[in-house]
Amino acid sequence: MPYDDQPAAASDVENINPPLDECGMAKAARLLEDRWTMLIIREALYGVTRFDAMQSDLHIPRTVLADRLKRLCANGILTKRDYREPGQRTRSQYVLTSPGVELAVPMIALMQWGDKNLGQNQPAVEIVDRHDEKPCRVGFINFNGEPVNVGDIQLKKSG
Amino acid sequence: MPYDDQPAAASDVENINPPLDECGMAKAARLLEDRWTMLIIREALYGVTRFDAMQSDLHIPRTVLADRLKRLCANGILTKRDYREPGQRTRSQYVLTSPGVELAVPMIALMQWGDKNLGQNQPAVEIVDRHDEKPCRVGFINFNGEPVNVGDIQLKKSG
DNA sequence: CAGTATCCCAAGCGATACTG
DNA sequence: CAGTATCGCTTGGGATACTG
Repeated sequence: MPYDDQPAAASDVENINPPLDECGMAKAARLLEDRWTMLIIREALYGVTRFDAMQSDLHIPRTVLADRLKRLCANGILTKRDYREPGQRTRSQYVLTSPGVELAVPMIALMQWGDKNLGQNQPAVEIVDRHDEKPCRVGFINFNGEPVNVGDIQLKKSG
Repeated sequence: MPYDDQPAAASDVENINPPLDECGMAKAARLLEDRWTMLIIREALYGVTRFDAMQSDLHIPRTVLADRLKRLCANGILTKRDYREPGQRTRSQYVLTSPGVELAVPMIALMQWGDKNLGQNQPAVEIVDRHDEKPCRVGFINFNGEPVNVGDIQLKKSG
């Protein structure tokens, strides 16, 4: 693996010992803690909306896919809608809700992190600003809209 | 839940159907696909480094914690080191490697997303720039170092 | 195309107890 | 403090087959 394993700076942060159990990450973790959910969300971000398309992309058992789609709908990440193109029969599709779309931030961040740190693979997709088609990355942004390095961020107990 | 479930824009992205199986997210997903790993990483980001501290924070079975720490070390996210403060006995600690620290980007993104979208909870921790103590968020940044809205990003098949 | 109904198996989880 | 050794149990995963 293409990195050194030297310990790095951010662990000098003192143990702030916050109410660990129920921060948003804990809830998000519970939502994503299985083998397929993140990949289904990835499909949705890619613009795949149909059951069978997801099924054959992922090679996921139909029973499992049905179950996960239900969970994601129940949690407000996806909505199911039936639609009919003129002259066609009715089809179903799963589309991201507004919170679902915002999941692009952590998901793409994870993708970029994995591309960089988990085995050498060139990115399968490029992330661009749709206006100028120039590449984007995910990172920290301060209150002035300026980028901040990971090493410069700090976690503070709030309240 | 505090959001509408109206379908949102990003699903107009056409199905770009990339080599789905092995993007970085797929690998990251496999790394994180269990009930505890993300929470352990959260502990590490909080600055918790000792086995027993993690154990009692998370109420995780010792066997499981031991196993997950091994996996995270094997995957270059954590390193184990023994240290001894003057006059004390030897202790062990797990500290983030450089790739581990970079995981802060997706993990904090997930935390902020969860805080906002999964039940109403005020954030347990604040994320600040350590220089000015002003809050930061995670988001997309273009090649000029300017923020880009989620709705403006686009996934393009690369190569 | 979009699912549901079964059924079986393995992995993961968690409790308890023990060791260096 | 920092783990390992067992062990039972539950849950989730996956194959197969069927329905609207």
